[in-house]
Amino acid sequence: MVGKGYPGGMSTSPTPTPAADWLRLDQQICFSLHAASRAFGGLYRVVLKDLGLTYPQYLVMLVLWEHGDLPVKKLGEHLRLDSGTLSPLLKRLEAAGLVRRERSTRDERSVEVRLTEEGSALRERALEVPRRIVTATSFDVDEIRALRARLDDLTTALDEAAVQAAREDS
Amino acid sequence: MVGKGYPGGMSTSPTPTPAADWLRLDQQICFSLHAASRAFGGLYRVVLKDLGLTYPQYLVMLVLWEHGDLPVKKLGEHLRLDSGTLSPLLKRLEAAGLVRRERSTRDERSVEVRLTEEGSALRERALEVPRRIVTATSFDVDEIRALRARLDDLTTALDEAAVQAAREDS
DNA sequence: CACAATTCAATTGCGCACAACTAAATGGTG
DNA sequence: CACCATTTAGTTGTGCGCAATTGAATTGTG
Repeated sequence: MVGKGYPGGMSTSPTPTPAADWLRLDQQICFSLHAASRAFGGLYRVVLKDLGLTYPQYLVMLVLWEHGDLPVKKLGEHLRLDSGTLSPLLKRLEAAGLVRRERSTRDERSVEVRLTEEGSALRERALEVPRRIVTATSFDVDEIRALRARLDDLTTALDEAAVQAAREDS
Repeated sequence: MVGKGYPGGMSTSPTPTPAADWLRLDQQICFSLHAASRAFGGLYRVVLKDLGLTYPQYLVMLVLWEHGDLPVKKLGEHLRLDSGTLSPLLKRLEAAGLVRRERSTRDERSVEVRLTEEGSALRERALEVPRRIVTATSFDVDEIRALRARLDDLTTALDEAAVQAAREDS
């Protein structure tokens, strides 16, 4: 196929892609990703309204429901979030009565995040959420799985590249 | 293949997927998307540091470079952003000397965003950015194009579903 | 044991995303 | 023309994401 390397995909030109073409917005994968991420945010906002959760708060609850009580550090590793994001978020979850935060007695640097009764109970009501989301995507399970795998590959590559680029920067 | 509909993909069980399994974090497409989006953000942060732009600011500049001067409204349509996001962002771009904002004389509700000399000149330095990003993904152009198409499908479906869900909510 | 390096959570500051609202200009209809 | 709905930016408030810093607890090393 001629013009395989061309971003637009419709050209039959055998010439290499001009740098300017790469700048075209509609060819930017980043933009599509950004838009899809925000579209998810919009849908979750609607779906989670009943539960009184934001989307990132829901992700935190998912981790706690799956893994049980965890220190903030572990929670951050699961979610790739640091304390700058998690601390205020957890404070809001605590204010909502869904979790408690307790200094570990074994290691007083660490703070254990524990589900309350109410927080555990919320899981029942959340069981319907993933179904609603999956249905909304109009994708079947295999397609979702394939897309997810590609995205995870992407994330791995990008993380590595960011580290590399930062290293070169110094 | 047995267990085709099972989110984990490895089960040989012929039973339908329990709702609880859908909650498992690592099967949530949303999480992968969220992570990939932030990984992109991290890479762009490094790559754009030289240009003094954030990632959303870069997206705005891309639109202006491609389409020329635009009213805030049109800019928002291209980027799916509203004035609540764009107004302060554009103020920062103006403070950086990259754009000017001028009330339209034809329609005084509208504000035209115009590239300055400096803003237009920045394009030259930005030409290398997409290449660096694409290289970092470790994907070839066809893979990127395919992924982008899937993501755009997703965005379309999600947007529609969000509207639908909001409608049912009332 | 003493001291330096590390770990962990919290805080601060900045920018983005979005809902809700305000204010001004415009357009349409009686 | 007068009135009202609509359009367009801007503002306010809330929450997320991340860099940088702080402070306390722990660990490692001589």
